[in-house]
Amino acid sequence: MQSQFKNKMSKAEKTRQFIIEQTAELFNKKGYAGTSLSDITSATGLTKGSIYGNFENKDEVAKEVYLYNSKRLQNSFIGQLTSEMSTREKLFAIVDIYRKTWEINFSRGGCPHLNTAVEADDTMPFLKAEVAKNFENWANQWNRILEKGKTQNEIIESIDSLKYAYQFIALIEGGILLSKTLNTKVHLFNSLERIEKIIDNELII
Amino acid sequence: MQSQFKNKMSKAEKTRQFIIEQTAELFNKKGYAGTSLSDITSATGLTKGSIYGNFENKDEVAKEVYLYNSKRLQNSFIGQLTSEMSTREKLFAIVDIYRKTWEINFSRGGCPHLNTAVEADDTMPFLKAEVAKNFENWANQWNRILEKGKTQNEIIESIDSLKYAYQFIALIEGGILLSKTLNTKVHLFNSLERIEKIIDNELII
DNA sequence: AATTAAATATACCAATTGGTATATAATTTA
DNA sequence: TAAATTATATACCAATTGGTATATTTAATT
Repeated sequence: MQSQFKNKMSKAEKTRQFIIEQTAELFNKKGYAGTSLSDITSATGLTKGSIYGNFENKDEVAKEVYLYNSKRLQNSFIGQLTSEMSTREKLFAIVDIYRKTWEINFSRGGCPHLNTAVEADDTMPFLKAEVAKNFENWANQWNRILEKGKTQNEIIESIDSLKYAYQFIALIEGGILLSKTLNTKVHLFNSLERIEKIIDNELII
Repeated sequence: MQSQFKNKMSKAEKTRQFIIEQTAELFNKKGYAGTSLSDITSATGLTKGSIYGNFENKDEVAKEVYLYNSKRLQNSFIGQLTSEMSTREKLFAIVDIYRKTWEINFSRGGCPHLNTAVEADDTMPFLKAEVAKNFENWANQWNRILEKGKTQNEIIESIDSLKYAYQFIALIEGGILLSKTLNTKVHLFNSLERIEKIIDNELII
């Protein structure tokens, strides 16, 4: 993400990207209400003029930062699933990504979906809508894998894929919440184990 | 909560309580960074002088509001469990409380533990510590019921009660998150169903 | 009822908030 | 390389922030 296509970018595009990258962790940790414009200027070394030359207002920065953060998460999945894998292998690979990325996600302030959803919920409808979209996409990704698994006779036909998808997401987000608050990865890992158990006991033929 | 012992309270104690009650929903919805002192004064009809006469600073209001909100949740459990109930009945009764209280909790801004944990995590250590305590207490409550169930030969001896407790909490908090963000109770209810399934399939003798 | 003590309101404070108009500097384009 | 364009910095703005000293009102005690 950081510097791909940077050569093709105009100065403004680069600066825009730079601002987003430099404030992404800040927003994820301190929240949108908690991150001030002076936080942004001191994190980037730029001035207000430059920020407002590249973004309409603070809300636009917030939105782009959230989109950037959620893209970052998505990117950690790229290349992890190959078409040769069985459905079970795919599902377990996904679960394992959360184990592998815990440390880095933890140090960057935790899951941006969780953080943004909670803060935006009653105060920033435009952001809430973005998170909602991402949760739905996320559920659809689980769903697609399961549905494909059905056609390949690897997943039990009668199960409600989407219902399982949302249970998995709930377990992951709840696990992240507990692990961040109680400062130990065991709760997230505990949730992930549960997901694996469900997969083996209820989904796989 | 609202007016018990109000007669025994001094004027200051009443005002303190009044401020907490009037701003509880506000803080839960807008967050601690998002709720300003003028929000507090206009919600209460009081002046800054009165607020600062009863609280040391905004942080103390925030902390007391969180304690009040979490007490409110606890209160919805009072009287729901009786000693005549079987362990299974107790567990199912708890799960059902989340169904029954969804509407009211939803309209008040969602779960204060979830909201506070997410915001306080990287910014307000004194609040984070309070939430951590509450999560642990919550897990211990599940744990106690399960452990007692073991002694009564209702729960399988070999299971790790606390591990199940944290899975249940993860499912509930994750479900609340999804339901709030996607504006439908089905996700929370979906998580609650999962908890019931786990109870019947893995815990009950 | 008068005095004392406690609670609340008023009026202020410096610092910070998000945001803008304009000047200056740096890139592109011709 | 000069002109046109774009990007960034400076200096400002009114409004709001959390907080305080002091005056005033209200309640408790004698």
